Amino acid sequence: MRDEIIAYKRERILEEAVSLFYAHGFTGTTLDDIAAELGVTKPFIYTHFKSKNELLAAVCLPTIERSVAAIENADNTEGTPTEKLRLAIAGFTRVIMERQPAIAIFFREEKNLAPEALAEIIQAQKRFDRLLSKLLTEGVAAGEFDIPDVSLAALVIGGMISWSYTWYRPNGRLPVDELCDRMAAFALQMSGVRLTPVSA
Amino acid sequence: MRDEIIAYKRERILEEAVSLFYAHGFTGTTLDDIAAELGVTKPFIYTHFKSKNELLAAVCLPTIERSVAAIENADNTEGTPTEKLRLAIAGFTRVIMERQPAIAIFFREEKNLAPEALAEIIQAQKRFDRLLSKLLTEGVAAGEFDIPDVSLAALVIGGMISWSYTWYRPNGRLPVDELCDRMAAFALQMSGVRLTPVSA
DNA sequence: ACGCTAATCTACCCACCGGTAGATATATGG
DNA sequence: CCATATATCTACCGGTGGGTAGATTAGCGT
Repeated sequence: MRDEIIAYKRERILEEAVSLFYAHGFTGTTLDDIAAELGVTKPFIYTHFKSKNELLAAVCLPTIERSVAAIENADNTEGTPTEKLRLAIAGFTRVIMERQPAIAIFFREEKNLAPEALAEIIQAQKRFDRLLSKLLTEGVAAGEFDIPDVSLAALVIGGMISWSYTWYRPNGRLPVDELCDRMAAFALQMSGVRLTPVSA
Repeated sequence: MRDEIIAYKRERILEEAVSLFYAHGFTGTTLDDIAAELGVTKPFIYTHFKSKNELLAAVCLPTIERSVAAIENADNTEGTPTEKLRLAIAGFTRVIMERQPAIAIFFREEKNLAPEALAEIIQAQKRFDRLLSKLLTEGVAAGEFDIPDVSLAALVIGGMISWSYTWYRPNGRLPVDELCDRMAAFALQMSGVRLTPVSA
């Protein structure tokens, strides 16, 4: 139970950190700002995090992990490459939208990460790209996709989804579910999916 | 002639600023760092720029202007919507690749811009989106494109190209010309271009 | 060569902020 | 109700770095 309280405090610190880093940038936010927002003082934060940098890493790492996991989960389902790609992109889009502020921080504040944290993130990004490329390659092999340059296509598809952190607004025109579907449809279109894949 | 020398010095400061901001981030770069790289001292920079923030704005603004100009130029040509879109995307891709470091700074350091500079940039981004949407709308009207949601498609296409600042490397596998062509092809594919547009 | 002007440097200030030591309050257990 | 441990705060330090005032040098016209 004590552990749960500690975990909760950690979570609250992270929440405010995300909100302030998102609004004012990492260097534009002081630990006093975060503490004030929580109604505590700076040393409180230091009982949960070793440094401001560790706080940043704790914001970024789980989020990139979730992104990779979205692709992995899709890859682990049974289904045609088309279905897997659809799931992968819809899932990834959902992560971006649900974690938009953390994703934005992660892409903007790369230069403020400690080298070890950055190295971990780069590893995760590589896994992401390899997985996506693999999905595309399988679709080409199955005759479902028409992609001349798979690794370039993976960058383009990954990018067009990642980019949505810049324009997505929680109360925008379209609900998240709809956006996930549409982004997946764009990705399939990019991959030259024959609309009637296996049969026909 | 004096003016040319002054302009040249300004240019050199900007060059080093871009290079260092790109490598270490805006707040991770000191004016002393920039001065040292130029073989001068900090007050030298202050004879050409009012503040560190103005330096950042001077890095970002011309670059976003170029991006918008690439789309505008394409729009001002005579040609089918398909041809205009191809030109627009190829031109925009070229700007991103030629100015990659400045583009990266611009996307990362938004929070460090002075409000006035930010406002100007946001205006430019709106022009960009409107122009791209207009091109897409014209293509749909002409029966050349098949796009259910033009404004979402504009965001996706703009994003997949913008994103290339994250992965483009000057000495990468493909030359810039080739990349521009391929990115344009991706954008046309996204737009559901019938490969034999007007005739046939 | 001399004096004037403009460019550049030396040396400094001071606000800000990440980080910490030691005091204080709060909770737990006997 | 006291003793102990734990959590949190008050108060501070010191490095850093944007920005500047005044000295210095270099260029240039005459």
